[in-house]
Amino acid sequence: MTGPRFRIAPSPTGYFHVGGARTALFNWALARRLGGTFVLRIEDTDAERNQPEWTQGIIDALAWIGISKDDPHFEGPYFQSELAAAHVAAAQQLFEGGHAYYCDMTAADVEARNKVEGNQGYQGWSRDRGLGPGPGHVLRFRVPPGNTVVHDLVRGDVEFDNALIEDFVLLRGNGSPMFLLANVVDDMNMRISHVLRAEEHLSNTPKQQMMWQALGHEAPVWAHLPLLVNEQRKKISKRRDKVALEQYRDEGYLPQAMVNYLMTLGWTPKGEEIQPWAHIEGDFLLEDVNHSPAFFDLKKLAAFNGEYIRQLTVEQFAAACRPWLLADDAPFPADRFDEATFLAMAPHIQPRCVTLADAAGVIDFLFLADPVIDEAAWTKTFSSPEAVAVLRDSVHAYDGIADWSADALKSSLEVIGESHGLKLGKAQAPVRVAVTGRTIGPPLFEALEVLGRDETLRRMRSAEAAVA
RNA sequence: GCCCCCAUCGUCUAGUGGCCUAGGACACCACCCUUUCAAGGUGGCGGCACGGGUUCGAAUCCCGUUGGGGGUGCCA
Repeated sequence: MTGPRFRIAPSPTGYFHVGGARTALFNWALARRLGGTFVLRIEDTDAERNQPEWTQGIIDALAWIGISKDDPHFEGPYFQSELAAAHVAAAQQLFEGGHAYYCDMTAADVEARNKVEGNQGYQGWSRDRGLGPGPGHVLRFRVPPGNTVVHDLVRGDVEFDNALIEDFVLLRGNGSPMFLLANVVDDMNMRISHVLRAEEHLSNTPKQQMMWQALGHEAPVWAHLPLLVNEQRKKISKRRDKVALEQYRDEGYLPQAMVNYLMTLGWTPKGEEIQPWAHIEGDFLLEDVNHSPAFFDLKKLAAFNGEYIRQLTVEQFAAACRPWLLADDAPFPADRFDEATFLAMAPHIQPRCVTLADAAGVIDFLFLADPVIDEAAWTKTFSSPEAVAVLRDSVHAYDGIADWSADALKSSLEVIGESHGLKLGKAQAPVRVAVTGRTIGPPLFEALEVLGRDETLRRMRSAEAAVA
């Protein structure tokens, strides 16, 4: 695959961050449209943290949002910890070229010296001491005089004064490479042409750009994406916020909804917000990306998800709900679940779901031996004598009804309601509570039809006995 | 402290000097529809942070202020 090369470099932390997912999506849209490559690099210089299951988790999360490792545009995964030799070699090259120097001061030494001299940061103390490598010696980059201009595709040119950038560490005292170096070397060796990442990296970009130049290469195209923030306007983090993509997947969010929503954070498709991926991929332009941080709004995500759920065919919807319907923590035992019954009710529950996980709670009464009674609803509903009378009359009427269909059941109850001066909206309440246990739920008569005569009457009689 | 970024309804955004008495979406409110709850329909509320310029004309350009965020590690 020729063309531009993009990359994402998640760290193996055990979950995939939604912010990382958005960055991945932006990279993916461009890589595919431009006929380029999307490189996945698991980034951690510490091999111990590259747990195989975490890597698989990242690959699964990417696949969920449509970034498949089987796609010809996909390359990787690579493991940064396996590339350490190249990092050290690059550091050596930098040292030999005079772009880096060794220093024997520890962090504590620097701090102590700063205290005495009233300075801040590393002051380039070992720049001209001519030290060589040795135990405890760190390799520092020799920041050249002048300015560094970062050409950023979303923000334009950003200028930094090199004098304000301290000689940063490339190799630790134990000889291991630092992240900033490893990152540059890997991007270079993997011939990455475009680096799209979150804005938090912008401040460190001049350091990386100087390394690219010192190593004799032209820096890649940079593009820093607006941060994703919480209601406090701080960047979303695992500690405070729900950031694991896997969690949204497990809670019944549709990947199409998540993808579409994520893409609208910092960018808007032409026309309507709700757009299929093909359209997004064809339209996405870095130049159109916003500059300001975006609030990750669960409510809007929920709205997108509801919208995408409604777009599903009934069969797709039913199939998509299955895992939650048959889960161990479903509100009814899996062996009582019946596919045909669910399918019959599916059109009615589909517009009532914000997530796929919601479905089980809407139709639980169909698959439970006895409905779960909402005490407050029960008490309130049967506190009225008319309600009790309606229940009694409808038991009688339903017992003898010839045609057990939603329409017939409805007409019958309408007549009973009128005889007690009640409109259908009020008259259906006692039957609903008796059969489903709640005052709210899917359309009642359709549910009764599906539940069947015997079970419906059994529940109604049981309720009648209880309120008598 | 220093450096960098950002600033349009509560939120995500459209807007690139006249089409803006600022458009859409989510949320919220009201009404309609209705078998409860949803969904759907209609309508409403609500914003260019502030102060200076530039210009015939500024949400749009410039400067400053204020506010918010990020970075500044022998973390990634």
